[in-house]
Amino acid sequence: MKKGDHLFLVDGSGYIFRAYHALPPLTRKSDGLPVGAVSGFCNMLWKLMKDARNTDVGVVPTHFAVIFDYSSKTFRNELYAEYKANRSAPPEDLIPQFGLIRQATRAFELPCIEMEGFEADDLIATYAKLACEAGADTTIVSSDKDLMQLVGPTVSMYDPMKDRQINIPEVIEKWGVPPEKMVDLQALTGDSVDNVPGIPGIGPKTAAQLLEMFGDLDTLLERASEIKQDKRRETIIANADKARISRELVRLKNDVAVPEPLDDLVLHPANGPKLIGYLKAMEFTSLTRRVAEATGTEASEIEPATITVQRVEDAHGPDVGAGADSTSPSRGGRAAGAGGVVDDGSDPTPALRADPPLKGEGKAGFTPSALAQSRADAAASSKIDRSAYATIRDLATLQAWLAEAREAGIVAFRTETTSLDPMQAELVGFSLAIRPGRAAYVPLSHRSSAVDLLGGGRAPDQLSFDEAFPLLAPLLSDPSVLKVGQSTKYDWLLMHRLGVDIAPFDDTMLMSYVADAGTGGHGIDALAERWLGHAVIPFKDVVGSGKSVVSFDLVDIERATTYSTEGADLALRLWQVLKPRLVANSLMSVYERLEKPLVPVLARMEERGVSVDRQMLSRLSGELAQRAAALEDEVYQLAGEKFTIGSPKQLGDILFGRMGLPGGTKTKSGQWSTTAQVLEELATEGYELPRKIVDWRQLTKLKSTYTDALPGYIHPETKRVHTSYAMAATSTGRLSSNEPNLQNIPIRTAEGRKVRTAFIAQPGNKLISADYSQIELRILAHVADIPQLKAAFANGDDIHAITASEMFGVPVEGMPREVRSRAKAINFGIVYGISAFGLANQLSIPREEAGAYIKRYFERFPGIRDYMDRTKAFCRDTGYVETIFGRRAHYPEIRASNPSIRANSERAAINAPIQGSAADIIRRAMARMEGALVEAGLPDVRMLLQVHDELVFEAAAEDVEAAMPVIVRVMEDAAMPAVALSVPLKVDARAADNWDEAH
DNA sequence: AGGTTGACATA
DNA sequence: GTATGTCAACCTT
Repeated sequence: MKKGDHLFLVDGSGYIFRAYHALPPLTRKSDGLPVGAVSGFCNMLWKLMKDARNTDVGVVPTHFAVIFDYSSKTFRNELYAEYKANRSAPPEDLIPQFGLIRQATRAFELPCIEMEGFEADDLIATYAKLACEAGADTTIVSSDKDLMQLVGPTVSMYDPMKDRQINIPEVIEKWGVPPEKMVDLQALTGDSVDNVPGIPGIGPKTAAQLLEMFGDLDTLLERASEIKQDKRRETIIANADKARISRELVRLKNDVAVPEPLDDLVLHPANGPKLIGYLKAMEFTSLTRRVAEATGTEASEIEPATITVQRVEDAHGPDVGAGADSTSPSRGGRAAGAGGVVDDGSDPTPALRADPPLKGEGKAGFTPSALAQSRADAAASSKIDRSAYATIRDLATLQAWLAEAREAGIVAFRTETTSLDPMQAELVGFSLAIRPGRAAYVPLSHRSSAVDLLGGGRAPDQLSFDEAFPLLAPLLSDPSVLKVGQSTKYDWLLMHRLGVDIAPFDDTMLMSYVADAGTGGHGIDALAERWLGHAVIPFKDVVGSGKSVVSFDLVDIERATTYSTEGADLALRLWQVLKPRLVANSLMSVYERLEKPLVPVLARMEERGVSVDRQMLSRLSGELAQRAAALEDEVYQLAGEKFTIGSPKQLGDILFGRMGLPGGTKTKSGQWSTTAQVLEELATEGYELPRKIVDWRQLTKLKSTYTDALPGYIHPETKRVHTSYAMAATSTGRLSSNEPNLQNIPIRTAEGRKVRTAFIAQPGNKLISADYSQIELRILAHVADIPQLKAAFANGDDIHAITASEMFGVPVEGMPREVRSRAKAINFGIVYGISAFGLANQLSIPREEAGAYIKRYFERFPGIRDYMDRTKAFCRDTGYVETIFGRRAHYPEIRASNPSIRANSERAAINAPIQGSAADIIRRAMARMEGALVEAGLPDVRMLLQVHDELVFEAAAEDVEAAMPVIVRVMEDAAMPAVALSVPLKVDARAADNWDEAH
């Protein structure tokens, strides 16, 4: 090898992993052999061998080798036994590809180099050094940071997936240090993937800063006592040895006795027939064709080569380690919050719900708070013994447990099913817990798992659904037995589908939500951790994750017993803790009136679903695709190059970097901001491209989120879309909707509204949409007691116009649109806990001007400023704010010393009582709606959707006229009698064939 | 494959 | 300035 030669070293092992995850999965047509990474690898090699000049490398290789890791054990394990100890097994469909890629390398007639005891990186380092000594240049084909230490004047790296060369400046840009300091930097930061320890708490940013200050690692460790930050200084001194070991682990060995001499790596012309034989065997048709053309070979005359597919256990690949570490998906949501008193109607709490004293708990001398405290203490200190759980496999035992539950009057109930979606789920088994530690699982339809080659056979020794359910059902609806559950809506809906309504019940997720909204999650995992100091078995540990997930009926019964009974046991214990907390904080009425009644109501709404016109969405999708494609061309034209328009990073670089457009601002991660607001401004200044991007984004957003995704949610049997409402997800008391989210269906633009027209009524029916008008401003007028606003609402005046008139002294008659819309923005701002910064942003005016508006507003409506000050003070004192119905929302960070965090909490605390009161009102309306419709002789009018201030119904055309006034009345009167609002509520209702026209 | 970010849909 | 959920791109396992 000589000066002017150019050596390419491909990091084969690194490429395999990256290609596997970055490229779409691909399987060989004839037999389904996974070959995605192999295909990417072959295309990359061919490109580099034939066409490297036209890549970002820009030079032609003279020497070429592909380097692999030999096995997981290397000399580094001698240095540090834990090195790469936490590696987990490669994915199953990647394993056969390791061998295929080595075969591919040979088919390309390229040296395929690996060596026991060394990593590919060490061999690469050695060859790069040898080439350098011979005066030649080297390109390392990899983007692995571990190789960046090798970059220098004659050595560069090349990322083939991004077609990007990495030289000294790129390393500095990415890591803040030049390549020769990469070893020191990695020694400081460590590497969690390879289990290199580093120094805890030091990341790349800090490491670069330290190296900038001290020059190198040795100096840093020597003079560590000079570091100013106390904590940092101490950890560095304490972990100096770890850093030194880490340095040895990350430093690559460049004097390995390599198996092939450098000169043997010389690149030969491709052996067309051999390569084509391999490619044909892999069924890579387009690459076969390209290779045939380039090498002048007649592909049809060549037989496919024989390919050996390695068996899994033979695979060389990175180590097969252990360690599933996962968190459980919790059915509950998360929230924030705190309360008051609702008192109206009859008390729905039966006497049995009274909290009976537990064994050993004195009957006298307990105040509610003391009881709550003693329960919490007891729960936290009692142990959870998984070995005590039982599996029920025969009818006599089941009957005995059911009798015991009846006797106790309370039972925790939990279902296990085949799906997280209650509309798709099939019951697999259920658990009962009668008192802490006394719990059992009843398997019903477990199948023997994959060990059985026939698969899917019924597991032995379990009751059948037909045997067990007739015994279970009466218990679930037994009025004298309280059923305790976690996220009961799921179980309620599931059981409703099977023909039983669960009643009475308590829901620990909702109890926690009412007691502690704002202080953390309300899933069983979070609650068990918080109240019982217990870590639940993660759901993932039971059913697996990713590709290896199995349906719950394939989980073996012993494992299922442990998992499921623990869930029921925990729910029961949580109930014992949370129930007295609600009582102690006067939150029972919030729970009983605003949460529990909604469980069956929402379950029925979810079960009903809504009709969506698949054809209409499909047509719209095609239209959007065409228009987006046209825009794409124009964008490339204007930009002068092709790029991924959907990548804000690439877009920002083109707009503000290469094209040098003015007015760029950075996001908090340092990228150019390309929000619609920024692009709109550029468009106003006459640039063409930003406008196109905004349009393109709108079209692709509509396409991907709505026209393309929604049809996938159409239930195969009902042919309707069934959303799911999260009851404990928000800090304010609002619901949220997911899978799909039907609370954000477009409405603002003409294009978007077309999506809305696809939500339709069944033939012969209409959709009725009823929504509260200005409900949040009305609540603000009430709680802040603002005479002008209350009068305006009482008179039915235009509230934004009145506001503008008060503020600017302009008469309402003939008021310019612009003036009114400014007042409207201010009104919204007030509800959101206004800041001059935010209002300025919204109106695109200077902050000073926005500040002046706010000042004027407070002068005209001093009650609002009083209300805001009172609310903040209350929250600072108590840690929470409350709605007019006593629901609490906790904002502990309102006491933060960081002014920005504190200000954020203050705005949230101002908004929560308003948003939350509105949420409470519509909850009350929903709880009463079905009864009111039945009473009005309209039992077939179905409530389908809730969108915060709107309810959507479906009704037979002939019922519409009668239904609308009932709906409107229930909604307008929803606050009464618990709260007599000093402002009327107004509801507008309309009916039509689709949601767009009804709204 | 999971997690994060930026963008954007709604009230 | 409030409250959400979803998607594509991107980074790292």
